[in-house]
Amino acid sequence: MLPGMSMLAISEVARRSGVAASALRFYEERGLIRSERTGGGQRRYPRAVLRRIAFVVFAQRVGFTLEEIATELAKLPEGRVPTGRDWQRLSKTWTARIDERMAELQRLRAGLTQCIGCGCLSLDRCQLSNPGDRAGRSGPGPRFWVGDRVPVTDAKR
Amino acid sequence: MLPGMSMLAISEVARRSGVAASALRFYEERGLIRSERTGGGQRRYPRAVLRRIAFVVFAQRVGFTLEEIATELAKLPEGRVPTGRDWQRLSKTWTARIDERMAELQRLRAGLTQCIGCGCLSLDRCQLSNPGDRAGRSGPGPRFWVGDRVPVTDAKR
DNA sequence: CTACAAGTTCAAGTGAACTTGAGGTCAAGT
DNA sequence: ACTTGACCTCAAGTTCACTTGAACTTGTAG
Repeated sequence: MLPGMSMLAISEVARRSGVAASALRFYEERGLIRSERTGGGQRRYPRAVLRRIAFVVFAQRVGFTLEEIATELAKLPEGRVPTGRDWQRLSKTWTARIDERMAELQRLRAGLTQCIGCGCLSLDRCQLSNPGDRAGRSGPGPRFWVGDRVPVTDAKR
Repeated sequence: MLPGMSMLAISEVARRSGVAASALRFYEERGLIRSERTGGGQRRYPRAVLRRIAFVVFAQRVGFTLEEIATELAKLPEGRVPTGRDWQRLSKTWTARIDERMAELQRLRAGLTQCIGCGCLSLDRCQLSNPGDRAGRSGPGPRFWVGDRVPVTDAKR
């Protein structure tokens, strides 16, 4: 049965990635990773899954949702093991998004010292708090999600 | 009409701040803002509440929880209206936090291009993906929360 | 004085990202 | 063969930051 064969059990993947086994099952359910199964139905992962998980963890730290990450990961080739170039292509998109996020933080930082610090801040006048994005999301759920935009509900009139 | 005419109703505060009235009530429940009441029990806010709300919104964009923000806001003087200097003192603390967050993003950015892009990333070896204790936290709830705190090394006096 | 928009409380729902628990199965060592 | 621990599924629970709805009260314009 060619044991060893570099297929990893879930606990091994959990140990190596630092992501809980329950989270790995959850990621699989959400289509972020995939696994093969033994005859008895247990998950076995190829070593390459570790890089995929690494990407998920990175992307989360940057502030994106699992859904967004899943969308990005779906761009990786289905049939074959992704190459360095495949990853590089993904990385480029995400580098741009990180830069955006950093730019926003810089705006916030400026606003904090110049705007709140000095006392001019009033939110209905200060542009810094209101970076011209689309109007507030509809539907339930948190609106000020870290990666989200400030809802601009017609604060001017 | 009456002497307290500079007090704002909740809908007015909502309109000016861009934060929903329900959220304002929620913030009050969590001790982030306060209000006075009319004889009939309706909320009336002093204009100064707008700056407080602005701070909450800013801080959330930076990625901190309401509880953390409440703790920070508790440092403002209770009895009097906070001065520019009071805000400036708070701003300093938070500027430092923003800088930390940006530094982390920079690390992630580097990791994305150098580490995932080139293929060396394996999570059990790469330090970039594991800034501290992330594999070891216990307890319920999401562990890799976006706004999750990086161990704060109180670099500034 | 009355109509009604705007306000109130309280309970329950929402969505994201998981975790926990129950109840059972699989695989590896002795 | 047996035992033990790792694994399975599925349902329900948890945290955060709110929103929504029901049922009721206030405040103000006409």
